[in-house]
Amino acid sequence: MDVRVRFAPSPTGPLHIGGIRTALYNYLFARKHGGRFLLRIEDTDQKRYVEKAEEYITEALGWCGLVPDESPGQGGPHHPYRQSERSGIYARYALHLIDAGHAYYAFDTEEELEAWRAVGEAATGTPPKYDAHTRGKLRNSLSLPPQETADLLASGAEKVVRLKIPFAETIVFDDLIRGTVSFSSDELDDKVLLKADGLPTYHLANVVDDHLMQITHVIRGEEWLSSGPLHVLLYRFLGWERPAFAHLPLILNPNGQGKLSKRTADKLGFPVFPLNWKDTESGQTWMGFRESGFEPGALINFLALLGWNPGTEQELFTIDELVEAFSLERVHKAGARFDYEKARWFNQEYLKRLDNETLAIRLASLLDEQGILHNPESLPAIAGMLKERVFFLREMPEVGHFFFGEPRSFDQKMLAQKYKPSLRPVFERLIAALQQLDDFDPASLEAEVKRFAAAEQLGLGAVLPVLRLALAGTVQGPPAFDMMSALGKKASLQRLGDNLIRFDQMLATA
RNA sequence: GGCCCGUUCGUCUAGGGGUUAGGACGCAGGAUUUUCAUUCCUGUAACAGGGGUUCGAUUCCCCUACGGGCUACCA
Repeated sequence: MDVRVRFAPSPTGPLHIGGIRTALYNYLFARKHGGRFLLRIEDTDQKRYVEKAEEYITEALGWCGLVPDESPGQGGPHHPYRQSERSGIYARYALHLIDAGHAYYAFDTEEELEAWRAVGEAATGTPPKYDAHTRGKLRNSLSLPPQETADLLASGAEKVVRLKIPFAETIVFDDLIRGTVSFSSDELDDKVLLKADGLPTYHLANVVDDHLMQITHVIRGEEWLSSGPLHVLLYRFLGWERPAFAHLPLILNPNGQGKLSKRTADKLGFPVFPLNWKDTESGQTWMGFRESGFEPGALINFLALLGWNPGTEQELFTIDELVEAFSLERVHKAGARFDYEKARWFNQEYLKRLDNETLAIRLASLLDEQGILHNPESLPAIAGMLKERVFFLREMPEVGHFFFGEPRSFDQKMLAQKYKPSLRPVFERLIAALQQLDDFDPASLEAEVKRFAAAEQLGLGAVLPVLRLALAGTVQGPPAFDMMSALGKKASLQRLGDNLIRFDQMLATA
C-alpha cells in the first residue's frame, strides 16, 4: 500500500508554527516511505473563512520547503482539494448513514438548543449532551412521528444531520504515537455531520475526504485525539477501512501555560507564524519567522526536534537527513515548550555553515534594500567575519556597520585609555608605512604592523586598540587586519588619518 | 466538572529493572584569539509524590498531585 498523508488546515487565519510542524511530520513521513504528501483546504466554515489565509498557507509551506504533491494549486488525481469545491459529495454520505440507521435528521434550531442547554446547566451544573439519553426529548426524526418528520422535510424546514452514537460501547483504537487508547461512546454526543447550511462539519468532511483521497495515515495534532472515537465510528458505519492515526504532542508556551499562542509569543517578543501576517480586521501585523530573519532550514530543523528525536546525538539536520532519520515511533507523547533561545541558536549554526559567497549575495540585497553602499568585492570576506557574530543575517548591516560607513560612535573610555595626542606622530608613521604596502591582505598587514611595532619598541597591545578605535569606533569585532583588508587600502588609511585627527579634538574638548 | 492524554536537569531530550542517569540550549569558569565572536575544555542542574511488584526500581503496576487537550450547526 502506498503511503498517502495529508495536511488539512482551515483557512481561518495564518498558519501557526504548530501547523508547520504537523505539516513537516507529514512531509517527512511521506518522503521516508516514498509516499505522497497532500494539502487539503478545509474551508467548510464560511463564518470563519479568512480571505488571504489559503494563499498564506501555500506561501508558508513553500518557504519552508514543504511543497505538497497534490494541492488546490497544482491539482492531482483527487481534485478538487478544497472542501468548499467538494460540497456536493458529502450530503450523499450523510444520507447513506441515515438510511443505514446510523444518523438522523434533527430540527432543533441553534437557539432552542442553547436555551435547552442553559436550562440543563442551571439544574445540574453541566450542560446536557445531545445523545442517547436526551435525543428522545428533542426534535428529530427519531423522536418525532414519521409523518411529522416527513412534513418537516417536505416543507424545507431547517435541519441538520446528526450521527447516532451507539449506547454504552467502548471504542478502542491504536495510535501510532500513543498506543492503545479507549473511550466510552457515552462520552460522545450526537455530533452534527451536516450543518443547516448543507455543508459538512469537520468530522464528516474529514473522514469522507480521507477515504476518497486514499489517505493511509492521519497525522495531526493532539487536539484531535478526543475526536478519534467519533471518526472510528464514522469509518465503521460507512463501511470503510480506517487509516492509521497518529496524534502529535502540542507545542506549548515557554512559560508552560497552554498551547503556544500568538499573544504570549508576542509578549515574549518572538514570532509564532512562519510569515508576517496582517490582520485585516484589527490592522495588527503579526511577526513571521521569515521576517525575523530565520533561515527556513533552521526553523524546520528546530521544529523537527520539538517533539521528536532521532535517538542519536545529532542535532543539525538537512531536510534529507530528517527524512532519513524520521519515524513516528520516536515522536514524544508529552507537549514541548517553545524555546526561542534554541531556535536562535539553530539559526546561527545555519548561518555559520553557509558559504561566504552565498551570504554575500544575500547581504548585498539586504544592503541595497536599506540603501547602504557597499563594495561587492569585499562582501564575501565581510560576511565571513560577521556570520559568527550574529544570530540573523539581517543583523549584519548593524553589527558590521563600520564596514559600510564611518563608525557611528567611538568608545570614549577605551579611547582615553589607549590613546593620547602625543602618540599621534607614531600612528602617522604607521599610516605612512602602510601606505608603502603593496599587498593589503591580512597577512601582509599583520607582518607590517608587527614589524612597525617592534621598530617603534611598542607592544601590539598599544597599537591595535587604537587602530580598531579609528577603524570601527570600538575595540571589539573582527581582527583589525581583516577589517582593513576588507575596507581596502585607500579607505582604511583615509579613515585612520581622519579619525586620529578627530581623536585629538575629542580628547582636547573632553 | 466529566472524559482522554501526559510527567527525566530551567528548556528540548537520550536511556531503561542494577548506569558516575548521556547529549543539546542557557548559564558559569577556563584555554585559544591584540579585542569581540567562533572553536575547544570544564562546571551547573533532573527521574513529581506515595504505595506496591522485585534481591533491587527512574524504568513495571496502582493511587495522588500537577500539566495539557477535548467537552459547538469551529476546525
